[in-house]
Amino acid sequence: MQANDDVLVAAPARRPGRRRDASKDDVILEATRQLIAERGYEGMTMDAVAERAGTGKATVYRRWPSKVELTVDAVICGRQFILTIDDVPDTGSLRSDLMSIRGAARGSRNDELMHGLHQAARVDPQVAAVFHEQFVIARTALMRALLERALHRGEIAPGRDLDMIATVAPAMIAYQKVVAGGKAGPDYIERMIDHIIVPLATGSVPAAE
Amino acid sequence: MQANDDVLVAAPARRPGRRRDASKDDVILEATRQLIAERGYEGMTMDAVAERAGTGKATVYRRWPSKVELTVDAVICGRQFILTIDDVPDTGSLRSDLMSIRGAARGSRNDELMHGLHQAARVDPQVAAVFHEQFVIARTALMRALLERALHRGEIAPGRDLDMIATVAPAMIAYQKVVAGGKAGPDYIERMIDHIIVPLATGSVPAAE
Amino acid sequence: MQANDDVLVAAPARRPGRRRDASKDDVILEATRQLIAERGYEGMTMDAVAERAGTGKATVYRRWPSKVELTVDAVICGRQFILTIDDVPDTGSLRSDLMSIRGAARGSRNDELMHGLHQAARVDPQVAAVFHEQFVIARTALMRALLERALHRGEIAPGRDLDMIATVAPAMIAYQKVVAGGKAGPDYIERMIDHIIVPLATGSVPAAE
Amino acid sequence: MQANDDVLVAAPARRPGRRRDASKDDVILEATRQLIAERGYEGMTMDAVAERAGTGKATVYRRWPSKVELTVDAVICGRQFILTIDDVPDTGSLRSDLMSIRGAARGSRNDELMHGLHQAARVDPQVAAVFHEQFVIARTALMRALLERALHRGEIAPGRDLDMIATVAPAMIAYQKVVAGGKAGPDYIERMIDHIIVPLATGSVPAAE
DNA sequence: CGGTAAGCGAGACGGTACGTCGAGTCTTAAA
DNA sequence: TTTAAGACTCGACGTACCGTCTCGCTTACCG
Repeated sequence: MQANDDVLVAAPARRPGRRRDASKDDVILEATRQLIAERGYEGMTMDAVAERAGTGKATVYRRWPSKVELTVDAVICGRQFILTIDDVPDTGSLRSDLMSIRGAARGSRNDELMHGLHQAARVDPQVAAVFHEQFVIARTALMRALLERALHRGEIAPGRDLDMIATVAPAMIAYQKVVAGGKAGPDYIERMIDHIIVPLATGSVPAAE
Repeated sequence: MQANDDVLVAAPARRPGRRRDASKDDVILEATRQLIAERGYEGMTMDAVAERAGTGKATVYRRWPSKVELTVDAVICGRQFILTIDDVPDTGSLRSDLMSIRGAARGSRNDELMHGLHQAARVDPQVAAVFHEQFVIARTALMRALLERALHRGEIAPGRDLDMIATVAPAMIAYQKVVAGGKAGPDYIERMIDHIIVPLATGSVPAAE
Repeated sequence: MQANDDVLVAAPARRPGRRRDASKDDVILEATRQLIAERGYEGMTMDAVAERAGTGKATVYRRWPSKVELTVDAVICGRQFILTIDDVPDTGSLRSDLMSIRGAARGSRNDELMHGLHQAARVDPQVAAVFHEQFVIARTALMRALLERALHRGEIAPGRDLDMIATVAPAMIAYQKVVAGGKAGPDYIERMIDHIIVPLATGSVPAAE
Repeated sequence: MQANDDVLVAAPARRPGRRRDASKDDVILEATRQLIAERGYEGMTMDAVAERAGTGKATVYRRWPSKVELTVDAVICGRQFILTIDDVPDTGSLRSDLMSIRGAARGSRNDELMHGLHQAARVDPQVAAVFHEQFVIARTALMRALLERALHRGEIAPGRDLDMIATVAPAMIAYQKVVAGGKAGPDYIERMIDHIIVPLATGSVPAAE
């Protein structure tokens, strides 16, 4: 899916000819993101992408074979970060760990981008695989790791199905953003942490407010 | 959104000319559902709908003003049922109540239809409202009602945020179907009931298997 | 080659559906001729044709399958007339017959159109056939008929190869217009008549000037 | 028009660096001719020329500034010869002089090349000048010279317009090749000589066959 | 005899036209 | 007036080609 995937291990004799201007990739991807955010996936046209990027259409199509593939890379490469367990310092409790990453992966136009990618995933199964890898697996894996850290701290009640619990938060956030109206704000996430995730993991019940 | 909304109360003097063939509605809606299931929302073209339905395009557009609206009705009218609390007999426990509706709203092509509708919802806010009403509110409301019934039975532990819990199951199911790969089978749902929903509501932990 | 070729003898039960707006044909063809005259064949783009004709590109392509075919019809239908022997009154002598048609088939932009058609003929053999029919056969046939009329008058010297002579004038005019610089003016044609065609046919020699 | 025209008078101190590989010129020109013959002018692409010549496109463009200029040189340099009066031995009669050059400037693919050049001439006036010089002036001049030689022999009847007659043969041959279907074979040329050119010049009529 | 400027094959670049196709509207003759 | 059929406008998609530019290499002259 990556554009510059000619890594070709043990092929030091690089092909002749002018090399692709790697900086164009970023310019095109950024133009794509802007246009998706401004006009949505349908409204983002390849001509507009090329024009805003200051390139010809052929340059776009030389790097990405179709609109959906471009969208995929635009969204994936545009993610601020994919958090892993190493990015989240151990704050000493599951709740504060979760609160510390509460704001991750949000942004002004992220939801529209997310939908563009999701739409593309439906069209192309290869794209769907990337989508699944980046957004489903990665996020569930982070949750799972945080839960295991809490387990080692002794926070987790016995008998819990950690795999299942790890999917609850990604599911609820995606549901709010993708299925419901796109309002997974900090308050919602805090409420989810306090009333769903932490109780599920630890067996405790939040104090009445 | 309903097609035949020109009933014009107190207009007994019916208009001249040929009357609409009401049976066309169903034919067109079924053609729409088939095509969405076969080719996805993008691949479902209005020409193809008209051709498969054996009608002209004008007949389609006379009844639905756009592709998205047609998609909405195709999916909504195609649903087997929208369950309400009255449709679910009180089985005496939250778990068995939930298990009794485990198979609802599934079907061979339902996921693709769901996605078609979801896509349409992004394009048209009016459609989004219908979508939200039919798929978000309705399902959450059913969960909420089941939880309240369990509360009256005394199953619910104190201090629970029932509104939040009511959204967990719809969120996880939709996530599996729409975001992940579309595999919300009976086993998954049972596992979700036993390890997530019931523990959240009752504070209990499932017996080790 | 003609656009409206649905003459379909003995098919009185015409198909349903909107009929093609026959007036569009003329509008499109005229736009094509204008653009060829203004910008040449290469400069005449299908987008520009559609825009000037006030139609969509699909309407153009529904009627003509490609740029070359459109060019053919534009030029053929744009010809002022194809003269036949019946159009040329018998003036009593070959020379005055020829002089009476001296100005035929000329016009401000006719040469550029001619070239457009000629170019198209090279690309498509079917087009070449039409071209040959309209511009080679028709013109030679007229010359041949005029020569035979003169033969009946007794103007033609014995032993002449009338078929060969009939091609001389079309060849020389086309040569001047297509191969040389496009200057087959009235003076040139008169000179050709007096020093080439009439001498060839009658065996006479023009009076010294 | 010539490729190596950078002779830069009074610049004997030639530039440093590698010199152009003169052999490339011929390879490129031959590739051009082949492709024009195979696919026509439109179908002959610069990429294909470079590929078949085994060179890069830059090497082509370093030598010829555009497709039309390349075409010109390809056709001009590809001609077997441009005959002048010095190339045609005096055979003692106009007819035998003409018959001796009957086969000149023909060849398997010459017609397509001719059309390529002609097409290019329409696009670029500078090319048109070269075309006119090489194919119109040169050929008419040869005819004119042959006629004058016949005049000195006493073959030419008085009062003839030799300039006009000199254009008849080039016009008829070009017409056959470019406008009509490309069939100016030896038989046709002999017939033209016997029934058109010689009668026009000498006033005689061919013997009936 | 080594530096250097230019030529070389390969191919990416911006731009632009082509021909296809889909959405939604409009028109026809018949029912 | 509705129907089936299908032509209509608009505009995006993806391909191809032209003429330019850039890469890393190779050649041949010139100091």
